[in-house]
Amino acid sequence: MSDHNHHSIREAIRERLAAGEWPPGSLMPGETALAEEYRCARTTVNRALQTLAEDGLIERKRRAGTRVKETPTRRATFDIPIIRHEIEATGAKYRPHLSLRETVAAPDHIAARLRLKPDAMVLHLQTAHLADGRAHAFEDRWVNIEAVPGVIDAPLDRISANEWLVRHAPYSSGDVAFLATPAGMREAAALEAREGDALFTIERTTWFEDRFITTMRLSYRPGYKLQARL
Amino acid sequence: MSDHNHHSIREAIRERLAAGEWPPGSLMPGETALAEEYRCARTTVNRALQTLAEDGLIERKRRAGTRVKETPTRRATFDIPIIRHEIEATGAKYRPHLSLRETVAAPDHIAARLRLKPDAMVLHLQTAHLADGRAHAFEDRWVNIEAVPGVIDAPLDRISANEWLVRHAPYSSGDVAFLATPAGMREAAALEAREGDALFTIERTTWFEDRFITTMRLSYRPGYKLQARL
DNA sequence: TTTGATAATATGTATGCACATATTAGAAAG
DNA sequence: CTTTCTAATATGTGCATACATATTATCAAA
Repeated sequence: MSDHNHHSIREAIRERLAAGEWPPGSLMPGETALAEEYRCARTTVNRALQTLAEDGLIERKRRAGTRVKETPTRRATFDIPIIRHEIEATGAKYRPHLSLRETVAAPDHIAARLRLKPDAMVLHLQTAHLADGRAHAFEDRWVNIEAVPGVIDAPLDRISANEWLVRHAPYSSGDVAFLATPAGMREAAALEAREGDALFTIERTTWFEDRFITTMRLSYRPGYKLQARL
Repeated sequence: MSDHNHHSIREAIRERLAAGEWPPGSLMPGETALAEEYRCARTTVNRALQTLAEDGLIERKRRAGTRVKETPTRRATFDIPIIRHEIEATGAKYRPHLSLRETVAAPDHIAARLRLKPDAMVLHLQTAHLADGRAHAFEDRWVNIEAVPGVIDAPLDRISANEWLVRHAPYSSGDVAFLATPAGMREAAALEAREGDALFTIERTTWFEDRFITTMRLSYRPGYKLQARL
């Protein structure tokens, strides 16, 4: 109780939340009150509460105060793996195999996803990510050339598009989706799977400010699991 | 540059990182230097850098300084959805349908996952989560009775096991895995899918301190996507 | 009654300062 | 040359304070 660092205070409050001391949806004591209770500065309580808010347990609004969330969302943080690392971590040798590289007018669904003007040119890439020569994942990617002109000359046969982009295209935000897809002809061939096999797939689109950079779909070989801690 | 709040400073530094001003793996200027450059207090830079570290872009060590990560990890945060909410958010009516409830000696793979002594009793539940009567997801769950004795008398036909556990069993941590699984006979029947269809699946195990509480596998109907922001 | 200005208030954030703590470099001892 | 101790240093954190900002409550004017 007199232990006053933001970690311990955060954990103390977390336990009180779990114990149901303040019912879901209700207002909990203000920063000043808690600061007094824990005999620390308001700054410290502020920090603790901000973290709890990031964790999704409480909601805070100026003037309105801090509320316990009706349903404590569980927020899981994933380190989206860089494939090369994932592979090298198992001791295998990584090699990207670029099977398609074309510059084309964006098809409708891609133009929509990247918010491109009609007929804008995009770079279309298909890459098999190999671990010791065996397929680990298959990537289908579209890059907005206008946003990253340099990509045209990138040595994508040696470095994966992902890594090249990470190094050369700053990005502000993006979104990801996880889903399961049945293997199509291409994926089946690339991943030594049968058509229709259940593949774990990540879709990802990134942009910088209001400029869309790239969208891609990455399907892992059958049996792959993405793991995280809660 | 003279704009000095931790957000703008964080973004400014993020851009400089993306631009490659400090090569990956190298040491970047210390807090004091940056504070001087941005004409703000070291505290403010500290905050900015801490966030960037949480985002996985840099690594910080006392005395050693702040280093640019060799490979910037992309960290995605997911709100693991409470199924009832997910369904109610679409305007549909949620109903859990408990199709199996048995108390049995834990099979080996479950005993291993929950670190149970051999022949410990577990509660085995299978639930279809329905949206307006149509299947949304299928859940296969095992609960460690010893850790949550009250679960025996829980009205699991009215409230989902998940919600009951959230309210009655505090838990300290857990792990999750995302994967794709082919629909088995049970899933196919419950989800109006065909056997072998690709299903997005979440596996989750939670524990409190050193006591394992529950492990479950949740398969969503075909076509489901879990979305997040980077 | 409705609208709009105004005050009150809880959280958000910047700052200067002090001190804690981890880590490293370098000096001293063996 | 190796080990051990010590000092230097970059980050980590707490605190008091001041002010910013969003939101709500209150009350007066139309």
